[in-house]
Amino acid sequence: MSILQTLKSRFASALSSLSDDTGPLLEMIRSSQDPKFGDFQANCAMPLGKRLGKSPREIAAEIVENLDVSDFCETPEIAGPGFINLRLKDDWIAERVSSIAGDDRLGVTPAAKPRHVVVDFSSPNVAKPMHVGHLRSSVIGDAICRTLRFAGHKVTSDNHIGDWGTQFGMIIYGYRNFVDAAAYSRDQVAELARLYKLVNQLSDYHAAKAGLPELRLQLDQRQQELDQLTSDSEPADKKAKKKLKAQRKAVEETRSSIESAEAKVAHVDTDAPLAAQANEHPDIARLARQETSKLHAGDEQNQQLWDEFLPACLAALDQIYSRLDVRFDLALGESYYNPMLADVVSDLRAKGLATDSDGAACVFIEGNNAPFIVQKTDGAYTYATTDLATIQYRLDELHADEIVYVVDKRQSEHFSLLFKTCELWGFGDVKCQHVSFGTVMGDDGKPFKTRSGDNVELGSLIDEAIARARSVVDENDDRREQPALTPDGRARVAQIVGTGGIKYADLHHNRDSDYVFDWDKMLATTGDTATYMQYAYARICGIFRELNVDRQKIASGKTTVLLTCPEERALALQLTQFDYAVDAVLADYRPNQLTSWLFDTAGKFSVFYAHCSVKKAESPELQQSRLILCDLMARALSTGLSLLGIETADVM
RNA sequence: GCACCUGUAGCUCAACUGGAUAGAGCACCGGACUACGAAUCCGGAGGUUGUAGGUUCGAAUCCUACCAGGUGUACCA
Repeated sequence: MSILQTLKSRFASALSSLSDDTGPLLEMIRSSQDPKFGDFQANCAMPLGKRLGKSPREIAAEIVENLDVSDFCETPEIAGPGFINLRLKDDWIAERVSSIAGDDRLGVTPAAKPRHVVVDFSSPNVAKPMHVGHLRSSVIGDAICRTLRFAGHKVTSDNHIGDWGTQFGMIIYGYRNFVDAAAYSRDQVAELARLYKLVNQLSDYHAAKAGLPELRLQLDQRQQELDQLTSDSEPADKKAKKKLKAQRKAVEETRSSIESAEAKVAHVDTDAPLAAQANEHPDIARLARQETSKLHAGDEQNQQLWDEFLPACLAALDQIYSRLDVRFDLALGESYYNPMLADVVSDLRAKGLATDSDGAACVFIEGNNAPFIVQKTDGAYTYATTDLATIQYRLDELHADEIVYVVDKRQSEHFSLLFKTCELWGFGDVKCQHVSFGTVMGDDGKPFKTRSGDNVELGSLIDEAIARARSVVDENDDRREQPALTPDGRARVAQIVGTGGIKYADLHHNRDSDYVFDWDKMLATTGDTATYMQYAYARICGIFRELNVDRQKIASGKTTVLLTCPEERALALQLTQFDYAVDAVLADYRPNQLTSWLFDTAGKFSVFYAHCSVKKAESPELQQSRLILCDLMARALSTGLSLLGIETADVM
């Protein structure tokens, strides 16, 4: 039983005479924020005071009177308004950490009721290079999978690849009209990506050009309305003020839409060959969409092209995943569900959930203005339809207990509609959760792009991370009297530090936050970074090398830990709480709970390292004890980091 | 217009979902290597948690209003 569970059960009996409903009160037992208040604190006396009409301190005294924790705690102290502070006995911590030192699961007991969780993440579109948004989904999703598995759950990681959407029509159209045969045979994926981008650009060009007159008209109109508002003397009441502000904003918005449309048009117009292509393909957007519907309708030629394009696109994705060490159990793309879509819609219609509106089949959910469109006017299905079919499949075929979607938070409305539709549809017994994450921003506060406005490709991002890591590795190793690494070793460390840095930078933020992408921060080797922990790990390995001790023997032998100073005690106590960190991650799928535990732990180790020499320990017993702590620490780091998909190296 | 989200140190972010004096890391200033690895450690400075009210023993967290910003909003995924 964990420390917290033990405490809770003791408090449950101490509280039973004071309250009928002890559950919420027991939730108020937690580890202390400040070590000077002890190791754990119970805050339940305060709310009880109100309820029982006594002073909270009196209640606290009664609780302490009833409480029997003397076997593992010092005498409880009552502080402030009625906090009960608990300090664990040193020998009890020593015993606890000794037992964890002999446990390869580091004190984490496997889930009592394992669930089958399908984790849906990454979900890139083929032929569109992956970017930092996919990085977040991939890294967070992978960490969730690893942590769930470690906790004893069954996990199916599924990459819901976008291989059936509108972009495929664009590629097909591009291939038919603009393919560069030499480039295509040289690098198929790169050429397809170029074609996608080209068709997209030309479509945008025509759309922007066509929309400009309307936009300019709108601007004039809005400007006039604004002038009218401002001429009506000073805005008298708040409402008028608000209206004025909204109007100003509307004018600004229209103006920036015009600017962006003009930029798109100018970009093509100033590029003669591009402009010529644009002129030759005035109806490109519609024709590209037509290719998509032909594909969906079973057109043989388009299907052939699809079959030809897909393998290379998937291989390109796999290459990235292998560099990131992200694995999927399934990669059923959207195309996989195509045969099921018609049935989904007809079933929804039969159940009266889907109705026609403006020619599209829609599910209307009470309280939401936007409909959930399951079939478009032209008969094509949408990603809503696919998502429904996917849930059905995961329930009927995979027998999932829970489905987790690691997707950008901007899609929260879609998922809210999806889950509600599902419930009405009769698939309410699976727990669906949208694990949302924020946007990666550039230093201008806008979504992270390259200077030319393109998404930053994931492959080049990884390259850059490893290259930067390499220069740090070189610099450090060159500074030594005798380099500790071979060139191959350096490359290996650079790979571990570089990719670890990228992942950690993402994971240590609260996933819901938008965060600013910054190379220097991402690959900083100081502070709250993967490197800090990887370095701590390498230092421990250094101790074992220095003393010529086999770590295997330490872990498998008799593990008796002595706590002789505050630094040892703090580290030992921290190491007994790995299970909380794992629980905290899984409670709401927040990997940053684990990163902060790891950082705290590594920090406590660094203090221990500075104060408590293993090599010069006062006695052989103490040296043995410290070796045990070091080994446990190393395993905590490597295990904890591995749950985040981050590797460690013995030498760096 | 409607809906949702955010506002915390100069910067980037935490805060165990209502607990004690709001914490880290960068950056800044000052210390510690004849070394179990300085990719480290120790110390300093830095805050009216957007503003104003309210709820209560107790508020960054809950409620109300305002201010500032973001996102989504019918056939892209």
